[in-house]
This record gives sequence, C-alpha cells and structure tokens, in this order.
Amino acid sequence: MKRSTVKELLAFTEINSDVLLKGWVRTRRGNNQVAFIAINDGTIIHSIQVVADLQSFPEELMKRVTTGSSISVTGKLVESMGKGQNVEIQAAEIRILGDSDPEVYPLQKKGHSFEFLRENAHLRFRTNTFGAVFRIRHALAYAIHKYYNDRGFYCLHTPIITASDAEGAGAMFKVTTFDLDGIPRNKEGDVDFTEDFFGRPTNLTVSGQLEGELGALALSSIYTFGPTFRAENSNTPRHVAEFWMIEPEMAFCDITDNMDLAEDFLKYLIRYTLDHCQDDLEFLNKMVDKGLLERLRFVMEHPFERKTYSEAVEILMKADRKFEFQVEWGLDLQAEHERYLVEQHFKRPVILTDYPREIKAFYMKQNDDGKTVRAMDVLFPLIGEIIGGSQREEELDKLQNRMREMKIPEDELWWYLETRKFGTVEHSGFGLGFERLIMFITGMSNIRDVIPFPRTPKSAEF
RNA sequence: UCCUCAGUAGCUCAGUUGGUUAGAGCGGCGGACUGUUAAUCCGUAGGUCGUAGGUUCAAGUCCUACCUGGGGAGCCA
Repeated sequence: MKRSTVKELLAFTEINSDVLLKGWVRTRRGNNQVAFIAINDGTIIHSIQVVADLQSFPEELMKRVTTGSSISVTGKLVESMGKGQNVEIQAAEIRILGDSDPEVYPLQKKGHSFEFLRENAHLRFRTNTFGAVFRIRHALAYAIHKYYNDRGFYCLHTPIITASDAEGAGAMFKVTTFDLDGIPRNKEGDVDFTEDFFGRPTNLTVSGQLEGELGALALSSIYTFGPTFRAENSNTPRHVAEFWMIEPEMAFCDITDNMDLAEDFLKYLIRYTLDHCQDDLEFLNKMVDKGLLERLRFVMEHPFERKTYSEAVEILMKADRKFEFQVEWGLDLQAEHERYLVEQHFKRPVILTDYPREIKAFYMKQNDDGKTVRAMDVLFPLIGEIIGGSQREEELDKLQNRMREMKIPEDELWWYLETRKFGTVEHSGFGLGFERLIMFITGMSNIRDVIPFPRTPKSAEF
C-alpha cells in the first residue's frame, strides 16, 4: 500500500478506506483498553489520531510507542468517536520504525522555551511552532521566485566569494586556504596573498548588489536570492552572521518605481502566505503572537506612508516625546525614531527617502540639492528596517567624485565603473532581509528562530 | 562591543536577614482507570546549585573574574 501523508489523510473524504501512515509520535494517551497516538509527519501542522485497541497489540510493541519514536500504521480511516478531531485511524497493524528512549528524548508533550529549543535545533523542527515557521519559510522562498518570474525578472546567482571589500557594508569573513600556523609573508613582512588560493585577499559576500547591477544593465530586471555574511559582533534578536537576502535590481527605473515595487512585493508576499499557510498562521496567531493576523491584514490593506528624511526629522523634532538620541538634520535616525514614526505617528509601514548623502553609501543617486541622495528605507512595525535600497548613481563623473570623497578604491571596482562608461542608464534596486521578512510574517521575535541553523557570535553548533 | 537581567532535577521555576538531610509543577518510570485531547488518580527515582577563586565557624544565598543565555543599545538586512 502506498503511504499517505497526514495532510492527505486529513483532507481525504473516503471514510472506511484502508490507509498506510508513517510518522513520528507526538503524544500518547489512553487507558488500559485503548491507546490514542497522535502522529505528525510535518506535512501539515495537525497531527492525526491513531486509535489502538490494546487487546489487539502485544504489550512489548505498545511500550515502544513513545514520544519521538517513528512508527508505521495500517488501518482504516474512520470518523472519530471522540471530540477534537473529525477523523482518526483505527489501527490494524503497527510497526516501530525507530525507537526513541523517553528517558533521554529532549522534547516533551508540553511546550518548551525557544531558548531551550535553540539548543536543540536539530530536533526543533518536530515542534508545532518550528514546523509552522519552516513551512512558511519555504512558502515565502517559493513566492519570491514566483513573484519575480511572473514579472519578467531573471534570477541571477551573484558570487558568494568576492575579492572586493569596497562595499562598506560591515566586517567580512576572510576566505583563505592558508595554513593559519604558517602564513606566507613577503619581504616587508606583510601577508603574501599571491600565495593564497585566489592570488589575492577574498571574503564572503556582504551583498550581491554591485554584481546585480551588472546583470540589470543588460537583462533589464534581475533579482538575487542567496546567502549573505556579516562578521559584525552583533548580539541582538535581529542579527545573524549568515542570512539570506533578496536583491532586485531594475534598469530604466527610478526611486518611485523602486518604492512601488517594494510595496507591491511585500504586500504580495503577505497575501501569498495568508492564502497558502492559513493553518500555520492561525497556530502562530494563537500561540506566539495574538496580534499577528490582524497586523498582516492591516499592512496588506493600507498604503505605506511615503515621506522624505527631512520631513521625518521635522515630525520627530515636533514630537511630544523625549528621545534618548537627539534628532538633528544630518544625523542618522535611531531605532527609537523609526519605531516612533511607524508605531506611534503613522501607525503603518513607512518609506523614507532622500537621506543626507553623508550617512549613505557611495553608489546612491545624488540629488540636485547637493545634500541628499535617493535612498529609500522601508520601515516596518516591530522589526524596523526591512528593506534598504536606492536609485543608483548612473553618471560616471558624479560616481567617481563620490568614491574619491569616500576613499573607495576605484581600481578595485573598475568593472562597476565600466557600466557607467558604456551605455549607462537610470536604475534602482533594494535589499530585503529574508529572515526579517519571516519574522514579520510569523510573529517570531528572534531571528535565530526563523533560520534553521543560526550563525551568531560564539555560536555555530549544528 | 556597551548596559542590564539570569544560570538550582530532563523542562519551567521557588529557595526568607548566610544556618541542619535543596523544594514544587510538568516530564520519565511503576501502578490504577472502557474514548483520551497538555487525560485523570496513586506511588517512585532523579541535583558537582554555570565554572574558578575569595570572605566566613558556616555559601544555592555575599564578593571578584570568566563562560553561556535573554532583553536593550550600537552596526545593519
């Protein structure tokens, strides 16, 4: 007989048919006559109840049906006599696939703290919460590819190992094949990278944007979706050293088109999850974050507030509230300022544009006022900045001037500059942190709980 | 990296002004129970009190350092 998944069985309408089920035991209840075994196989958040008449099964077998064990059951799918489920399986045969010693199996029937489950990341997929989170993570990954594919974007795989460290997006992990006990040195005593694998210093990427621009300036619209690495010693619930990022980049596209895309994209992803992950979202709404569904619907149904940095600074200076950090034109906004704008003042997502050039990256399009650049940050409730992007500077001389001012080595980025030399066009793009998106959509408050195996300072188990 | 809180049974925690043999609930194990839903009831085992020093007649409790974790901040996605 072909195995049916729990998802299939719960949707199956042919009562009294014979079925084969395989899965992991979540709980076992019962009395001296009958055992109720909840089986979950991860295909859906719900478990299915297997009913075993104890007279029909040897005691030695039933003793091995413990929380965490894997079993195979054949039997009839029947209407449940009890409350709490519509259907259940009346077991005819039970086989143990894998034992699970209840003395040492870490997961109990009862709920665990997220901290404890993080230390058991290899097993936490077997819990309702993490099953839901990682099914949603998959759905979002798929929806992202679908969204861009349906709109004529091409997925571009930008390199994970990069020779350039000019992007200025934080500390990088070095990539080397040197024996660390005997690193080659030149006559001056410096590390001799000509001896290293690539013949030059290399790092793990902090962004695929610069390479993404090269693709967009030929294919019109591209997006990257890959791992990204930051060696910053950040210890917060919103940072990991290895995370996934989506970076669309569009030629013939200005900052307004860019904002339109960002807003439409985020709303599409929320709608996709609401449409395809109802059970998981309902569980999370009930157990993790009671305001989740309401917040998702609200964000989906209301236009994002669009304001310039300068307007935001004015609002903050007039705010009837004391901030720990002062507000002044030219200073970057602090987390408390962003949260005030999103959660108190506008009470909806906010897109801020036209930031002071001094606090933004070299490649951003310079405005005519000589003071601001066409940057754009999308700010969300609870998690803050979810998207950062800009229109890019496509004029060669302006770009070169800015690079000199900011001491970005032009020779290292000669290939980037050539796109401005040969057929340059207006273009824009942004970066979306995949895990931050998942946090927002699942209501999980720690980024370590939305990536299967988080990498953080002093932590790379599993 | 800075600030702050925490680390006691498998899990979640309590533990008084420092004072005898360190407690509970849940989970595990044994038993009872004819349909359970985090089942219920009875019984039972289980501890190097994060690590290393120090103060004291006496430290889970006070002090110092370190480690690990949570929250806040910075950096950012």
